[in-house]
Formats: sequence, C-alpha cells, structure tokens
Amino acid sequence: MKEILESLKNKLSTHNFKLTSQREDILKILIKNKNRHFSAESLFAEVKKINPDVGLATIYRNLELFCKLGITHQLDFDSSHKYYELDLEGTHHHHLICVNCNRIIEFNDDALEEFEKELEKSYDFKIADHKIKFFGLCSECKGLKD
Amino acid sequence: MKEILESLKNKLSTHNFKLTSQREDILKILIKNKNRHFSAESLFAEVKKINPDVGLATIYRNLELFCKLGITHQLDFDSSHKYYELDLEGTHHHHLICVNCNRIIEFNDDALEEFEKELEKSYDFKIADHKIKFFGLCSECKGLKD
DNA sequence: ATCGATGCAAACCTTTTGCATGCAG
DNA sequence: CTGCATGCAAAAGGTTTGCATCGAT
Repeated sequence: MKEILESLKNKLSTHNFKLTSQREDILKILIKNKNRHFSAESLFAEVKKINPDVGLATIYRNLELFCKLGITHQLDFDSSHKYYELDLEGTHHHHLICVNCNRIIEFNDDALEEFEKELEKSYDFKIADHKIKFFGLCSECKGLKD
Repeated sequence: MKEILESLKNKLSTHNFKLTSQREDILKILIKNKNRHFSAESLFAEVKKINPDVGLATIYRNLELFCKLGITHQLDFDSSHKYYELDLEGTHHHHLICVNCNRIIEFNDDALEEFEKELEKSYDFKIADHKIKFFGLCSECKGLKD
C-alpha cells in the first residue's frame, strides 16, 4: 500500500510535477479503493472527506494528468460520465456488468489472445489495445429472475 | 432498401407512434448510411439536407425512441458524445478502431461464443450482451508507421 | 377534434478554462 | 523567488425539458 503511493509519487516527480497535498490525497483514495470505478464527482466526494478545501477542477485536472502518466485510465461504461480506475501493473482486466444490480465483476483476458491473433490476420490490423464489456445477470440476480 | 423503411415504419405504427415526416426522414438517412455511426449532431446535419426545418430536439427525442424500439442502438466510443447505429437483424458486430486515422472496421463475433461460454461457467454469470472494441493500426496506417 | 410530436429556447449536467492567489521546488 | 498548481466562478459543449403550436389519426 505504502509502496504503491511512493512509486506513484515518484512517477510524478520524475516527470517534474509537483507533489501537492491534493495530488497525494487523490492518490491515497485511488489506492485505498483499487477496484472501484470513480467518476470525477465521486472521487471529489471522497477526497473532500480528507481535505474539505479541495476543488472539483483539481480533481478533473489531475485525473487528466494521471491518465497521461499511466497512473489511471478512463473507462466508458456510459457516455454521459467519464469513469476512472487506478492502472496498476498486472491488473489488465475487463468487466462483467450485471444489468439488474449494476455489480461489476472483473476478469482477466488470457483466453482472448488467440482470438485477437486471428482478427489481426483476417483484417490486416495491428491490435494495440481493447475494451471489452459483457452485460448480463450475475449469480445472485440470475436466481431472482428464475 | 424500400422494404426496410416499410418495416421500420410498421414497427412505429404497431406501437402507436405517429408516422411524422421527421421520423421518416431520420429513418431514411439511417438506412441510406447503414454502416455509419451517427452522433445526434451529424444525423441532424444530414436530416437538415432533406428537411431544413427539423429541430435538434426532434433528433434526440427520436433517437431515444428508436433505441427503445430496437430500431437503433447506442455506442460508446468516447464518453463525451453519444453515437448511434441502425440495428438491423443479422448485423451484430464489433469494431476495430484505428488510433491513427480513426477508421472503424466492423467484424463479426462467431469466434467469440466459445469464450463467452467459458466466462459464464467461471463466473456463474449469464451473459446477455457484450460490447467489444479493439484499438490499433489499420492496414494503411501500419505501413506508414513502419 | 384530440393528443402526441415538433421547434424553439431555456435549463441542465458534466467537463473545461481564465484568472488571481498559493505553495512546492 | 519563480512558475506550476489550486480554488473559484464563468464558459463551454452536449443533452434534456417546458411550452405553445402543429399535424397525424
């Protein structure tokens, strides 16, 4: 935990960005909630609990900065809000989204690689990244709908 | 072409929605550009060429209606605009998006079914739908980057 | 004739930006 | 000290809504 924060702070100073208390507070919240998907607004609410004086614009500006530095990345579950997620190594994953309770389950994509290779051949396309979401009913909601 | 329009108009009247000239104009544009992805604004521009008096609010209201009726569906390529696409049977597909020239190539997903079945087993999740996008370089841009 | 559909403009919501002040380096 | 970062408020951009009018049934 501590060492994640240190390495991210390090990434900031390496790129000559200042280590402000706001940036540290935002990083702390992101790290503490590794697998949560934050909107700017919801992150703002969390950071305010630590530092009531933070401004929403600071959240937006730093989320943009963090995405550029690869500290976070942007998700697009819906097209009226932007969502962000901490981008730790070895956590590349995708989402199963329950359409009933909105729970989001993450999964890895090892099995996808083969499919990608075939796609690249068929369409003469070099794949660099992907975004994959499955929608349906999670184990609990499946039961309820029977 | 003609018969697609008729069947969609039929879907409207079946559900007791009125066949206004605006709705017909919107459908005509969508059908004529089957494989284009429209923002409300770009669809508005096209419809205006046929009917200069149409209002943007009408475009929004009807795109929402058409999505409810399954005539169109919403895409989320980026989270600051909503994009829409005609939803014809047998055209379920996904997208290869070139990060260099923004070209969008569509592909079918037959090979994906097996992967889905495994996911359902592993996570005890009933998959109903999916959204899949691959990002990379298309055949032309691949060459340029060599 | 009725009530849903439309056009316009205003409202809304999320995100971005300008500017004066604050603070890390 | 210097210039980047911040907070605030205003602006921007996309979408939705209220209201009077229009027009399909």
